[in-house]
Amino acid sequence: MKSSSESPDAESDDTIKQQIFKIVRAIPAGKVLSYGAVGARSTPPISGYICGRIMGVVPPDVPWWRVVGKEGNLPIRKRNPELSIQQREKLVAESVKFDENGKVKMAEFSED
DNA sequence: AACTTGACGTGAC
DNA sequence: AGTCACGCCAAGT
Repeated sequence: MKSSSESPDAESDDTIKQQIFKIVRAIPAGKVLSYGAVGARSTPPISGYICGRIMGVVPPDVPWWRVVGKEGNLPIRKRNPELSIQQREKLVAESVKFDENGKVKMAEFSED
C-alpha cells in the first residue's frame, strides 16, 4: 500500500528549512536572533550561512526582520541597503533599540 | 527534466 | 586580513 514515494515519517516533511521558519516565527516581538543562533536552535544545528540563504526565500509569514547578524548588525545591508532600513523600522516599532553604531543591542534583545 | 547561476553568515586557520 | 567550508532554494536557460 501506498509506499514507494510516500514519506512514512512526518519529520521528513519537517526539513531543516522548515525548522528555521518555525524558529524565526517563534521569535517574540521586541526580540532578535542572529543567523547562527537560529541555525543552532534548529535540529540538527546548521551554519549561519545556510540560514541566510533560506532567509532569502522566507515567506511573508516569517518575521525576517527579527533576524540580524551576530553582532546585532544588519548583514542584509550589503544586499539591500533599503531593506535594512525597513528592518530597522520594524525593530524600532517593536521597542528594539539600536546602538550608536547602527547595531541592535543584543545584550538586551538577543533571545539567545 | 536537467543544468547553471545567484545568494543575507560564521567560525576556524 | 584573507581564505575555506557548511544540509539551500528558486528562477532562468
